[in-house]
Amino acid sequence: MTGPAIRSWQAVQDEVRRRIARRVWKPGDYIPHEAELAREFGCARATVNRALRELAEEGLLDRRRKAGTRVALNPVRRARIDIQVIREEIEAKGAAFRHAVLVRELRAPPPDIRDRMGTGAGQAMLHLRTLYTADGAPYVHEDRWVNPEAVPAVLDETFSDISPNEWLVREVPFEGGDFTFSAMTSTPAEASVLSCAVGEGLFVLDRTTWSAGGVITSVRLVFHPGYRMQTEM
Amino acid sequence: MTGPAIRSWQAVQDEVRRRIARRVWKPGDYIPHEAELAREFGCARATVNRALRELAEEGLLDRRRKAGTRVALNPVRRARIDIQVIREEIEAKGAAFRHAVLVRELRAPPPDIRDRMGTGAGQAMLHLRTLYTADGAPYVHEDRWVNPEAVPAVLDETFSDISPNEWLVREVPFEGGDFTFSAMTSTPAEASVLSCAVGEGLFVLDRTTWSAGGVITSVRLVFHPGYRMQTEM
DNA sequence: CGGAATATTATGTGCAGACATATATAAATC
DNA sequence: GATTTATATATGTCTGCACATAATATTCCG
Repeated sequence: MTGPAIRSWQAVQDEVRRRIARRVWKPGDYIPHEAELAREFGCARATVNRALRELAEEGLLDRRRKAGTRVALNPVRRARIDIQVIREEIEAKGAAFRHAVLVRELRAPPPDIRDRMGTGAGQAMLHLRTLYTADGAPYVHEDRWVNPEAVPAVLDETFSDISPNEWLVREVPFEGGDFTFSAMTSTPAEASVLSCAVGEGLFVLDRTTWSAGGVITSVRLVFHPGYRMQTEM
Repeated sequence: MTGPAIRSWQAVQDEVRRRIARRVWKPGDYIPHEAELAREFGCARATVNRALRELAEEGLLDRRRKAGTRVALNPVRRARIDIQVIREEIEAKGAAFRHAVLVRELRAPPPDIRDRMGTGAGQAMLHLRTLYTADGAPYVHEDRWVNPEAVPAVLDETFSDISPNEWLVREVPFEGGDFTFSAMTSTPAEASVLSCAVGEGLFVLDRTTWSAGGVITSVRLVFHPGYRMQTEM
């Protein structure tokens, strides 16, 4: 290789991607080490490092100290999903957003929610059920439990002007969360809220959010039939 | 701040996270610029840069040249999903993996598949329908179309020893793809393949994969009832 | 006053060198 | 031969510096 120098980390990354795609470096192969690639490309090792590090994060390369870098055997495809505020998601589609709080009560959650939130048996939580609509059509039904110990201000909020979803995102600093995607069969209750047929397949997103102060909220979003969630690329 | 120096990018990141979580820096606020943070933390600007860059990629910060860095107003939560080879997913659960090719035919795909793959009307594709089982129980039903122009070798493969899923991951270098998650209501056909009730909600993953040589494959995975897909954290 | 040219500034990136850390391999010891 | 210890090496990270780039703020000029 005595072509033009490849000096930017982007260019290095592209070149490495190209070599993997064209099978110059095959799955399982060790590729030259950073110093050698830097020499070949005519750039600094730090530049090669940044390019390779990101490819490893993507799952295309396996790297280990001393052992070296090799092309992943079974490249794990890593999909990235951006989950934004529901209002913005709906408005981005050019539809009119509205929300209506259907249930607002303070009581102890059922065992499965307690389990997910890891809270005590007798502990009361604020339970909210909210319907979000796009141009008047049911879009998603939110069933949420909020821990008043972690978020005392939630008890004073009526959620008439701002939705629980947006209020929490704005007001509560959260540090982590986990998501679960699944499908459910619409029960008569869900069907009536989402105005769909009983027995339809619905897309479901469960999320539990916490911060240093403990579990903040656990929420289930049941989307209208036909909802699709796409990866950002 | 005259505490101990924060010299690693991880430590800087943690400190920034902490300040955002504790509302030292509120959503919308501009935070000090890199050089000043570097001075405060007692580290190099490059270290601060790496910490902040990753936080911006996560969606927690908004950064713009000259304008500066500020805490995101509506932090987009970015979920990452690792999609691995089905065999590994099943074996990771300690179950026995098997696959059975139900359909293998060469023909022109229906319009919706043509549309997604962006191929010509008369162009024949290899159509494969495969059932993957875990401990003998139906796990996921795969409906796949493979472009023989991009992958000629696919026509010689019977997929008796290796599944289409794994064969393609191993043999075909792919460069990009997009994923769509959704839910469907099981039809009689799906119900019979997956041995579930008609009208049950099923989790669906659609994926189209391509490389420089064009579209490689388009696949729909319909999972057994109760399947859950979780984010990696 | 309004628009264009210019200066300023924060982030983005590259480089050379240094040291840290994990770890595969070889050597030494029991 | 098995276990422990040493060493070599590739990646991981930090530093201080430089220049590039984008975008805002300012100045200049018609």
